[in-house]
Amino acid sequence: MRTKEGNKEKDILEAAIKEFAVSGYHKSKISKIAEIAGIATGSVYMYYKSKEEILHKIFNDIWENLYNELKKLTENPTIPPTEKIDSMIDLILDEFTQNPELALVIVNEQNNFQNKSLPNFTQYYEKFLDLATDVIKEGIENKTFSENIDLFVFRYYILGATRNILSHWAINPKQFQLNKIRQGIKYFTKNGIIEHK
Amino acid sequence: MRTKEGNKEKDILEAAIKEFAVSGYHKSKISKIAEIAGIATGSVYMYYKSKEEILHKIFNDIWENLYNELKKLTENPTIPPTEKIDSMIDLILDEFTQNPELALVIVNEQNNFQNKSLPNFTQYYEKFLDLATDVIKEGIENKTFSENIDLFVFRYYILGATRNILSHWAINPKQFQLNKIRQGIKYFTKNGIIEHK
DNA sequence: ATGATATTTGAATCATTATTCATTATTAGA
DNA sequence: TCTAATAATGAATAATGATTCAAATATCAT
Repeated sequence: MRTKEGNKEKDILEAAIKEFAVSGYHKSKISKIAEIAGIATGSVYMYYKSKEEILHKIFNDIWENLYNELKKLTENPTIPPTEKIDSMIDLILDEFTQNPELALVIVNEQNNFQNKSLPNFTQYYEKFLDLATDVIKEGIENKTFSENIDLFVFRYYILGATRNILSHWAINPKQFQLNKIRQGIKYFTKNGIIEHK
Repeated sequence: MRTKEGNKEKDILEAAIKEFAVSGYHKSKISKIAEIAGIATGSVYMYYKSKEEILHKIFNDIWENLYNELKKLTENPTIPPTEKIDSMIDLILDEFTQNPELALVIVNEQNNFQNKSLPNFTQYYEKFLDLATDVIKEGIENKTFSENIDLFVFRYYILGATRNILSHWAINPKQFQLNKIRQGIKYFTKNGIIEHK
């Protein structure tokens, strides 16, 4: 009996991230992804049912991971909410910045699929947002955060902001200093633009 | 000599916005757009060179308009920067919320095209951001805004945030109160999440 | 009313690509 | 060494849909 050599499932996923980042999901060809992965076109279908399943796996992996990390963090009652928010931003930045191509895929493709595909296409993403929202609630009860915060706005504001910045950074990672971006996002999220004396 | 009846160029554009919003650019068919516009498939090509040109026109129109509006606003030296920021947010919200389908198209498709297409695919978008950045500079010199603000981060933070919120609102406009969103965005932008005493 | 000119039509073309599948290669166990 | 089972291949299939174009239609000027 022949056995699978290497880790083609992973090779395909990494090749797909590269190709999706450069060409966008719809313009990416399975044959090109196979070529990058160093296998035959047909072999892709040994590991994934369809092109869309590959994309789904990419989303799922990253948000499942981020959700689990955030869960560990938020469950710790000794960390104050402000610090949790900082750590949450670090989590996202660490995850994406170690792989700019992945950042591009998430930013460019996710919206299109979370609306139009299966309902659970981005279930971990939503769970991640639920946890983040809980942190804000905790901070409001705490009086650390302003009670003026609208939870719906918050939920999509910070992540939309962060993702958009990352997408511009990812196009040309060397052009911008990541640390300044990191500080900038944290500062903005906490203080906004106004000078508070 | 036969003359053009009605305003098919506009009909096509509006039909395309509807179809792109529902199906996404890549899954939208020219034949369906023509059907919505009430014309024959081939007639689309009397008015637009290609499917991509239609999308380009959608982006260009909206950002050209927003750029011109923002220009009027920012050129007025009597308005303080804080108020300019509020008005800028109003501009964007007004433009997008009177047409949720347009909001969806912009949010879902723009990223993919500003990276991969002709360099001037979104020239007015960039000019719009330049003006917004000038307002921040003015406010920093003014001491109204904090000098900790990183201009690159700002440039993409606020707009990314706003666009992301709008995209979620646009999926189901009736579910959320627009005014709360408006207030929420303004509050966040200026104050962040922390309670400033 | 007629011709000239431009618009409109929609079926046919043509290219593109995701997916399939018959074939070949490989290896574990007997 | 041989067999059975699965992995891997890549050319063929089949569907899709953007774009073209020859024919039909409408309007204006004369």
